Amino acid sequence: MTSSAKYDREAAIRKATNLFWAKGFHATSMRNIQQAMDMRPGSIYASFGSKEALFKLALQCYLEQGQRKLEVSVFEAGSPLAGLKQFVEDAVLNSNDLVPSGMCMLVKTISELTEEHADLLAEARRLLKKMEQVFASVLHQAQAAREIDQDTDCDRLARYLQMQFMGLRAYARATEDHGSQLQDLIDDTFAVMCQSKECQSC
Amino acid sequence: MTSSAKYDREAAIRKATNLFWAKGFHATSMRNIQQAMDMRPGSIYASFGSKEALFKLALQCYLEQGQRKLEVSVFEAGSPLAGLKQFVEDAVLNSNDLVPSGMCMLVKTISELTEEHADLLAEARRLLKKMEQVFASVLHQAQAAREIDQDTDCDRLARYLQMQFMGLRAYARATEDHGSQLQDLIDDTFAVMCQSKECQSC
DNA sequence: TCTGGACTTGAACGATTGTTCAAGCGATAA
DNA sequence: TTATCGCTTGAACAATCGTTCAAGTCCAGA
Repeated sequence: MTSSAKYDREAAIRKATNLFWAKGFHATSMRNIQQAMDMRPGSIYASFGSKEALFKLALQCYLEQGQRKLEVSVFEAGSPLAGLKQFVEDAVLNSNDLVPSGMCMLVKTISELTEEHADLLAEARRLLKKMEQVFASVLHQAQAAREIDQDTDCDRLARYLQMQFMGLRAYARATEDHGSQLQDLIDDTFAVMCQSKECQSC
Repeated sequence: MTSSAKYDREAAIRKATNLFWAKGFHATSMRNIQQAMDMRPGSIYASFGSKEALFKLALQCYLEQGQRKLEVSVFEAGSPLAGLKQFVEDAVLNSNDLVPSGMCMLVKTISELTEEHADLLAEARRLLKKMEQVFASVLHQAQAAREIDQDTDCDRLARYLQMQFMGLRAYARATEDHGSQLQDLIDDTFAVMCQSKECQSC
């Protein structure tokens, strides 16, 4: 059956994604993946080609997950900006518990890999830019809903949010203490965003 | 001779530091290090014990370099805040040229390593906290010099700066484009800092 | 029941990993 | 000159890496 096979394939990719996310590219061995997927090397290489190709699929799978999560947050919150903040809070605050790594898999990737794996590096960069565009789109929604100032440059604000988001998740991993400090930092970030017009001129 | 031997040892550690910084822990093999240090495995293991122990020394070496660089920047700028900004700009803007990695070696480390190398992870976290304290100390200087508001919480501001700094360097690596966007982000960061009292209440 | 083709299996490959250690080296003291 | 000591050397180790492939398994169609 093609459809169930495809389902299995995507389930397998998800397993690989979680492993790669948790351990990174180099520290994840194909044997780890074989175990997680419950597949033998021959099948994996027949299906995916190589470790690099599988990792690239994992990156794409990761982005899709993130995109979907953001969509759900915006929908459930009923407000673009509130949904965005909820999304950030989920990613930053529940970092070391539910989620494989706490850190963003794309940032982990551009942090770990060198030009030796130029295509994977480029793919991670491409997906990060794509996520930034998704942020920009949500911010435009927020602007349409009059949640942020009308003459705010949403693309620039998305860039700012992306940078901030990277910093927040890295900082969360750096300080095991998950007290109120992180929440403060998030609040500061979004406070600046709400009044981004004034802050751009300061 | 003890003194020149010690010098050689520190030079060797610096070589290792740059390699680890550029390639990360896992992707740097002991043979890479042997070549960079121009030492044979026996000598390296006699001097440093293990790859992990050498990496820990590299982390400490990295922090000392950074601390010294910040001191120099503050001294040369003549102003704590201007020196701090210069330090950040140097780290973020000249990222992919002069410097092994562009990214912060400590952030790379907490991003790459798992609990499998718990001691190295803990050491990187410890050193990051130490750097944050150095930031706080410079901010206190800035406060004494009336460069920032008197009732600003410098420890909280240092935390904010640390998080921002992480985000900036990660973002710099994510976008190969080194145009004015990064400079804008840095300007925004320091603009918020100057008026941190107002922004904390917003 | 037999055949053909797609998929799975796991042993095995050569390369590389971190690390060890017997042997060799060069300078100092007797 | 000879004995001794600390340091260096590089071949070699077992383990693991990513990957391959001949052989086996399974089921659809004749």
